[in-house]
Amino acid sequence: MARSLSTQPTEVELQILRILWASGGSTAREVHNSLADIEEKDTTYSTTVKMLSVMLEKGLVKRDEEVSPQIYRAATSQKVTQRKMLGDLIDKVYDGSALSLVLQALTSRKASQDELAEVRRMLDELEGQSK
Amino acid sequence: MARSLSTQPTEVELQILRILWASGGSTAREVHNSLADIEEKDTTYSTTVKMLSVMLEKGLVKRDEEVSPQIYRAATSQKVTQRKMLGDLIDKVYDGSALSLVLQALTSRKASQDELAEVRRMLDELEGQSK
DNA sequence: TTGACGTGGCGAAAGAATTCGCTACTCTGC
DNA sequence: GCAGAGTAGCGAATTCTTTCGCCACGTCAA
Repeated sequence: MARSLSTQPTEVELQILRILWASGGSTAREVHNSLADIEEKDTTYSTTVKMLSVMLEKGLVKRDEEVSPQIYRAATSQKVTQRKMLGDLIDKVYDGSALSLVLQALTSRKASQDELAEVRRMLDELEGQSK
Repeated sequence: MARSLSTQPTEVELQILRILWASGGSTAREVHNSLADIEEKDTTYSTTVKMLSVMLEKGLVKRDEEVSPQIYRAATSQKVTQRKMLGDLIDKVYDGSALSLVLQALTSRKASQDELAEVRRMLDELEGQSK
């Protein structure tokens, strides 16, 4: 449980989290179906349930025991998880430089005009604030 | 070996890659020392050597057998690896939206004025190109 | 009731990543 | 040549992730 603070979700765990973020909350069966659909994964229902229980132990997902003990929800919002993983990536492979990550993101995936404009808008806002 | 194409380097492998990127090439002993220094890791020299040999199998590192069989080098440049891992992150936790990643990177880590200016410069360039 | 069916769960197996113990090779100075 | 120090490497042990087999519970209809 304490490990969840230090450890990243694994590949499959992340897939499950994405399903839960999208749905807001699902039964084990629903998660399993989504996994089977979206991925070409061909795993057993048992496996999905087990993954969920492991994730429950780790604190990655949770259930409302009172109201709906069979509905699983992501324990942390997508935004928070993104922020954390992004931070880790920056530290681990960009030597802590958010700037170089941003530049690479902008250049490697061809951003649309709209997207560039959006980034520019955000820049304006940031500069305004910090002055 | 084929796995290196599909599989991400693991945590420790990444640390080793970073050391090799920084040094340009090192002996096993040097890698081990760096690992011990930079991280608070307390692993055996044996372990480091083994990691290197596993990474050699996976194709993550390489050696020039002729000239310097004991010097390990990263098989792919830092830039290429960054690009790949960034792409994976975008797909896996940002639902493929590079934009939202960029926005989050800019807001979560307080970027300096200089950095913002740099991003702006890059934007100008990109818009100029694609117009 | 009972007996299929849909659910969730536990414990152990399989697989991958990480660690270590032991051995062997290559120097250097005697 | 030979002891000692420093280096690399293999195979097995450990740990974590992922998978599965089998069981238990609830429910809905005959």
